[in-house]
Amino acid sequence: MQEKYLPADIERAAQEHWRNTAADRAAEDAGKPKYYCLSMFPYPSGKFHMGHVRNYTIGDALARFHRMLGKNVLQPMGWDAFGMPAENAALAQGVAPATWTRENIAYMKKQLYALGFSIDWTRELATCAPEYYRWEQWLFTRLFARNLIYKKSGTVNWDPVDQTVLANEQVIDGRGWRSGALVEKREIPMYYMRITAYAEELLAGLDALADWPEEVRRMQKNWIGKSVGVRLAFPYEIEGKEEKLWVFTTRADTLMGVTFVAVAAEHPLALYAARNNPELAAFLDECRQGGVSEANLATMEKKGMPTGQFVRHPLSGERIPVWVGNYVLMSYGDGAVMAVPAHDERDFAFARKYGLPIRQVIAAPGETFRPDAWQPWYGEKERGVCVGSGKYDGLPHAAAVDAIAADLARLGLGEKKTQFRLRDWGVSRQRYWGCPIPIVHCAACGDVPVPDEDLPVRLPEDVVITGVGSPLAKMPSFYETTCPRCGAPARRETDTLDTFVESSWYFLRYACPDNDQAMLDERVDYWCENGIDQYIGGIEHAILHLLYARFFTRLVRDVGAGTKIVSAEPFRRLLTQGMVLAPTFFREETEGRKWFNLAEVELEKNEQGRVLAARRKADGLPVEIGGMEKMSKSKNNGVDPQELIDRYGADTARLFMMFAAPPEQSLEWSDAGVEGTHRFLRRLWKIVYEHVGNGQGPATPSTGSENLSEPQRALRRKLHQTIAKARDDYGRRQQFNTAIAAVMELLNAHDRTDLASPPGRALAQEILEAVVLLLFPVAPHIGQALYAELKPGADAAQAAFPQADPDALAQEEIELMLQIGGKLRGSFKIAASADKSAIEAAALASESARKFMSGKAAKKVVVVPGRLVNIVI
RNA sequence: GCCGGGGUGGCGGAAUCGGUAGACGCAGCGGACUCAAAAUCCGCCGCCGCAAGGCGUGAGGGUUCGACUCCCUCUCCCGGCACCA
Repeated sequence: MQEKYLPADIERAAQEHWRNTAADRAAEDAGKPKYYCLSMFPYPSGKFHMGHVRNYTIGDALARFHRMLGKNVLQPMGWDAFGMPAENAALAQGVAPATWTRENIAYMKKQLYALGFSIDWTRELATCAPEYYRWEQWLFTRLFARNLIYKKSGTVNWDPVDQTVLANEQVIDGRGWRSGALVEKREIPMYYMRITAYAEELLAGLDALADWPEEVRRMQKNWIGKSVGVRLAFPYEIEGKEEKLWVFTTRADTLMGVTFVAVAAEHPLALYAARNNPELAAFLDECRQGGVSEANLATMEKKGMPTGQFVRHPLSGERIPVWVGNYVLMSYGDGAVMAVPAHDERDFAFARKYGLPIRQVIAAPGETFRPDAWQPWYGEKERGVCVGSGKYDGLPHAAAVDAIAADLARLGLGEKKTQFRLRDWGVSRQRYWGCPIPIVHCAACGDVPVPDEDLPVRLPEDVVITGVGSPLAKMPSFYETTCPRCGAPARRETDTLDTFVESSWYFLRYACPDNDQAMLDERVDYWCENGIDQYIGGIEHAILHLLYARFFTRLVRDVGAGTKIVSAEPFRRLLTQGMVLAPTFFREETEGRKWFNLAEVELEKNEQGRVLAARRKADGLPVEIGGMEKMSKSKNNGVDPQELIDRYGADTARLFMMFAAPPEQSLEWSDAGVEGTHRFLRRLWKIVYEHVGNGQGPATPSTGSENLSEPQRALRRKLHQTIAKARDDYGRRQQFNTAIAAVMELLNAHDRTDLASPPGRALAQEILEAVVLLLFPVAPHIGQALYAELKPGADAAQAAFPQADPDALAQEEIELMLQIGGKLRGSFKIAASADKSAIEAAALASESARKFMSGKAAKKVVVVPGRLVNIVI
């Protein structure tokens, strides 16, 4: 056996062995329980970052652990290959997006090999391949035919200089990121997926997801946002014609307190009013400025202007002024809201600002309404009853809503309605590097879906990216076509699909990536029965991606795509991993902050090890210490995983990631922590070397505790406790850091125990074999090498996970803590079999009890078996 | 602004169902080995205190024999907010 731990050599050898034995290949096998272990596929941005390494290490540890439990494991990998960065790279470097993407995939694939992940590469897929997106287009046409996809107008960010639609991310302080022009809102036609038709089912399904984090279910529930309210109309006359202004409210009980209504700048009523009102027209223009994101709308200053138009209150007939509000968006609901300043905090602030009336219509017992200062009870549904509302006075919230809704219904001016916050999913993107929407626009036939035999609609790769306008809309060779229905000249749709569409079903396609006859087949039924067993990815996907994926399995179920899809819920168990953070360092310079990487900086510490200051190595001058932040290019605080692997090996990188923090929590990068992890692996290597070395070779492992000394028995008990804990930590708890800590403790105990005798050597053999296998899911390369040294000819990749021996766990005497009046005052030993009264007697008789009770009588004795005794005096 | 999560030694974290707060690791300090250094090994290591003991899980309050854990109020940090992926 090699004396030194040489990670580069053993990792190369282990990876070669796994490749030669096809250890990672997954085939359908009805005889074994399947375990489909899925990590969110990466966007091929160029290189992996630490977040990826963490994600895939968690996935690999789970995949390998469950394989050791005897399951038929599938761990696939692919590439979320469409998206904006490829177009940005094309702009910056002049590379074609397709070339750039393919080169990135080739490089990143090598990195995944180097980390030793047990991935079945025969199932690899990339979403930019026509073989993949063909089926997405196929599904699109089916959904279009069923009216689950439809066309309507949507609001986007428009850069008036670059003549381009901008992503929210590309709007910085209200300006286009490249042109610097003030961004405008613009209404354009888009295709929408009718996710709201599934809102009720998506909401109800959350209850069954017992193995999802509670917070993810809560976030999705709130996102779907079911509320029961009233949709009601304010009638008005326009050019002699009777019209209705519709709004939705969950507070119909406050209807008599409405003092104005606010409409979006694009609302027909606003546009009508602005025709002869230049001041209002200017305000409408102003409202069109700025981005469309909700965070933007919710935090910007609320502004408004009266339109000079009035509507009638649906019940009182009172004249109600119509205002335009910059915070009302045309594409949400009816593009109008009713305002009750007395009982809505935002309406209150708006009314105070513009001197609009505030009319109290709810009163709460013991409270006085003051129109000059908002108090939380004004907005509470539960506490009050109607006042100043005529016949509704005295009614509490629910009864008032019912009574008012009934009266509105009689007048034909409203009805109770269930409403969702969830909106239909706009999937059209005016970009090049995405899946073409399979629609042809014909002057005679309208929007015609591309027939199956003409699919895929291929994305041309010989494209020029200028950053101005949509590239496909400038390529006649792409958009000039004929109508599939009537044969007349027609224009192909030039928008592409949102890349979230590709990532909403890739996990199904892994089961049958080679099928060129159907989107899915019966292999999906095998791998996805009862859902994918484990899904792992960042918490940032808690809402959008995970909701869209849940939506898509239902679409596939309802459309039929070659599979039964036994489960509408795609992911049975979900692990949301935290981010990888690293320290930041910067200097304030005239052109803004300049950021320095951890590697460029030297830290100055005091005697306790606390960091006092930092200076840049290059010039020795001080730099400011920023906070721990998500690793990113902009803060220059990334650590390249490749350097880590080159320096310490993949096992150290993997073990550190898993040991430094539990998977859901954010992980703070530490060079010293990596060093410590590497030290542990070197120590493990040395212990095994010393055990099998000395010319003795491996021993036969012990199988019981009979011949062992008392310390050795205790050590063997610890071994089996550790095995039980590791199983529970990897399986039920998914807390790898504590499993690794327990193994470290076991090795510490091993070092402190005399194992020189033959039974001791047998125990050492038993411990080392177990330790190597317990760590194997996390550090498989060193495990592969050491297991073969401990058991010549054995293959760790084929081994079963160790099982705890109940006999070894048995204990005759245990120690209980003693509290007097809730304070820890000592401990005492007692037979493990002792009952409550025996424990109580022993506690009262103990020396600590005598000392601290100082003659006082026990008022009460609390006995917690196996834990402690508390004597209350 | 709204929704969700978090705050424990010098640092990362542990305490799994309300029952020994600080496991394990890092950093630091002391020592052994060495001509020396690296590596390795041994010991110490929450704060105050000579000690007995007291204090201590973001802040304040509450429930309980007992609270990092449950409840209320506040505060700071992080994720998401529908065109980043």
